[in-house]
Amino acid sequence: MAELPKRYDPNAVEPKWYQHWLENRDFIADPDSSKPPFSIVMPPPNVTGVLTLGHVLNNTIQDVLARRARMQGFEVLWLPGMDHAGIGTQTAVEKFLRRTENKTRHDLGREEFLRRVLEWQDKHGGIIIEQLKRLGCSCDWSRQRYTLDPAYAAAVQKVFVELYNKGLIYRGRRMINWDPAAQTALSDEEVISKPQKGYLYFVRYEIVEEPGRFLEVATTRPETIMADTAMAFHPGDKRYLDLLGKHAWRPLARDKIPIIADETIDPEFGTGVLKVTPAHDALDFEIGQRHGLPIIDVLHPDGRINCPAVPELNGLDRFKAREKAAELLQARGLLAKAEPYENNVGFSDRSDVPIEPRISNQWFLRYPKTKEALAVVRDHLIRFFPAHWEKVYAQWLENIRDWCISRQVWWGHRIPAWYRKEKSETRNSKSEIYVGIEPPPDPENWIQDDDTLDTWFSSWLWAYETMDLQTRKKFYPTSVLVTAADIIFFWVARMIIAGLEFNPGRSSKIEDNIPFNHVFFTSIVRDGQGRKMSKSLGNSPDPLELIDKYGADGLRFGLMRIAPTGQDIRFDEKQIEEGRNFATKLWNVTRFRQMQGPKLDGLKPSSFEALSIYALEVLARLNQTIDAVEVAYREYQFNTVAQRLYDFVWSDYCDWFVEAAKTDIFSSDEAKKRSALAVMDLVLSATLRLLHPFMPHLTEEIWSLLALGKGSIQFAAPPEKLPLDAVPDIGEKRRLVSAIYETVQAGRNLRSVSKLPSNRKIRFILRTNDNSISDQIPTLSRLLNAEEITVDATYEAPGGTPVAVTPLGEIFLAIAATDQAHERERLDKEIARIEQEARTVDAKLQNDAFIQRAPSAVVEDHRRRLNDLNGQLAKLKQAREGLS
RNA sequence: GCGCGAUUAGCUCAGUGGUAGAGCGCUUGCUUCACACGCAAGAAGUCGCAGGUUCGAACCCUGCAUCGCGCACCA
Repeated sequence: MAELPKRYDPNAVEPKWYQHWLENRDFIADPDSSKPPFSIVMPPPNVTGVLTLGHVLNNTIQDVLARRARMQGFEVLWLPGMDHAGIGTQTAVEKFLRRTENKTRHDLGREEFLRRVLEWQDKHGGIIIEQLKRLGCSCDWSRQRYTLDPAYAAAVQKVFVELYNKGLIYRGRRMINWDPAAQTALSDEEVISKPQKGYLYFVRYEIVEEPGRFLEVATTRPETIMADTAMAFHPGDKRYLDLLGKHAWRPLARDKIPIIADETIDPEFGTGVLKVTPAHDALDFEIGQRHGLPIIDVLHPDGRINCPAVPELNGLDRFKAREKAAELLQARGLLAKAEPYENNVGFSDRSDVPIEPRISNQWFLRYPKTKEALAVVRDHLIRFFPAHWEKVYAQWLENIRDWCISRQVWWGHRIPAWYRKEKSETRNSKSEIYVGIEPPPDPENWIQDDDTLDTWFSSWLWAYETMDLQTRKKFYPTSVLVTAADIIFFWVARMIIAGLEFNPGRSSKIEDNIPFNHVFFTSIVRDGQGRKMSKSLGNSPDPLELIDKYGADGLRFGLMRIAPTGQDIRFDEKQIEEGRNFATKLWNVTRFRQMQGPKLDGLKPSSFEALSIYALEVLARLNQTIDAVEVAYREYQFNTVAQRLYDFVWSDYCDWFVEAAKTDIFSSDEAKKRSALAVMDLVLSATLRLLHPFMPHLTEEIWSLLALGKGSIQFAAPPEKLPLDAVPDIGEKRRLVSAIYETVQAGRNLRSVSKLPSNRKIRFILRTNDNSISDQIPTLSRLLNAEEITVDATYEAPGGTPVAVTPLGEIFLAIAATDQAHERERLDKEIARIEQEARTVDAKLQNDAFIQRAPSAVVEDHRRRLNDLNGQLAKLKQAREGLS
């Protein structure tokens, strides 16, 4: 067997295996399989998106789950795909057009524009899919879906028509969130509020009926004064009661407007008077409706002022107009004052500009099945991990409002609605509407709605419209959804509603129609300062560069090890480096095994009792690791799984077992040697299988190099716990091992405090009555790098010999302490430390309440501990006396 | 205003009632025959604050503080 290189080269190994798996069709899901199903649908990334660390985390988790399920004997479907991202993609293309051709989409027209988007998509689309493959994702690529696939698009239309016919989708003229940059309506969820510094302007409105008397009103938006159609105060506000029914002069676009009273006004705010602007504020709109006020819209869709009556403002951008309006008022003596003010303003999630509340004709969905959606999560038909998201979910559903689903963009699913052509060419909500999957029979008399549907209106069908009927029968509901919590409303909640409303399951039972059984909410990856990763901050490392540097497995493992459940991750490249280092460690310990010859026949439980105590110890710890990993998986605690495996491999196996086993491996006793190597094979085989979901490429490479299994590790069953309880005296043996390991650490410490370099062979003396230890002296020597260890039950150390008390007895360094004062100090410290602890334990044991109330095992523990400490103390004090 | 998280070593974080832990960083020693992407040893923490429950609290309860997130308000 050729010797392996010192360094593992992931960039050579990883693509090789990925290609191999693809060629073997290992990721293809078979709906006819007799194996039990396990399925995940991938949250579809944007078609023109590129891989971010968030994607890496999210998809690694999905891959871990998919690969583990495959090993456990499930038929696995991990269904990948992409999202057309209506507004996002369209905005990108529009930007590009403006830059390169200085044209808008309207210059090109709908048909040509869509052609350009497709061009853009061909050029930039699907990159992320290749990147996911480089990460090692075991998706069934033969089933890759896209939200604009013809079949998928047809399903979206069908759902629209169905909901329309049920009366759940309607068209209405309502107050919506308008994004002046993207120039489209948005849903409430797409608006995020941010504190914004500005001014609170106090404007004077003269009373029509009482010239010279003014009504002062506080507003942040003087640029909308021209749209005021009333002044309002709280009906209980005595200050203004006498003005009720009178009128005020609107100071810009001067006109008479009524003074009214409305319960919703807060007398405490500002002057207690509100200027009512029904066209540009949601609350004002409601007040306007109640009082039958007219609606005056003074804004263009792009946010510029539309008010020819005030030429100074007309055509100005809304923020410029705000300043200008204040100036105008000031000049006319109508601005009492302007105070600096901070308030929350709704911003468009996508464009990052303040949204504009606006009256508009849009399509809305009245959510069906909200009670049922609440119930399935409350009753744990669907379980959330971590569970506290249940509350957030419930809060949203309980306060749910109709969903504005129409978008004034062209890229997306066009709304299947037509309006009868009218002489006036103007449409309103009362126009005759035709809604259907097919165009109306007399298309020449109808005009189709220009708008498209909110992208999420297609995503909410993703859990099942991505599957054909046969696939759905086997794999729906999906096992688990892995997603970031920031789309819990956008996507998770709506998918649940869709599942309950459209019943895509194999029966009408609720549990067959929910879209998934579990939802795991991943962490959000932040930078070292806790900021969200973003392109504009430039704080988002390129995962592909990280893969080049550390390997996909290193990146995966490093990230998974620091991803706590329910908390954000602070990203640090160091952690990825550790992942890479771990891969190298595993590689090297494999190399060591490979240098000792080929794989040996497996161990039988019946031969366990012949194993070395060190072998039994490492196998016992393997058992514990298997248990801990299983428990952690059950709660989706991937960081715990990764950490346990890391500790087991590095500490239990490499640092302790392998080093201890070298005594046998390098000995001339062929039986001992074979036994140690067989244990290594067993442990490596189990460890690789446990690690495979996290580090698929490396584990497959080693699996094949060491010929540990017949086929691919991908389908090897997870390791099972070994029946060690049947081994005679297992407890005794393990106690001996930990005593030996403790002695080793104590001896190494003596060496170190005595300033002896770790490569120098030195002599130790072990004072003990225990004769059985002599078998273990060679290993003890090796671990201590000792020239010789003398066991002497009656050893009398010369004064100043460095000593440590261990469970095996006392270990002495066979040299005179180079610095007696130093040695004295060391012993004094040690004695003081132990005395302190002994006092604490003793105090507890003196406490009657403790003796009576604490569990007897705990009390026993304390007694033993005190005994132990006193024993150590006596020995240390004896050594200390020799020094004085 | 309501709700949800968090607060433990210099940093990032484990730790759910019984002796405070890991990795990184730091200090020291080591190219010893798997690995310097390594080995060994070490220093370092009144577990945010104040009460309470308990024989016993980092852990359970109450309040507070600070940071973060969501919802509502946002004239």
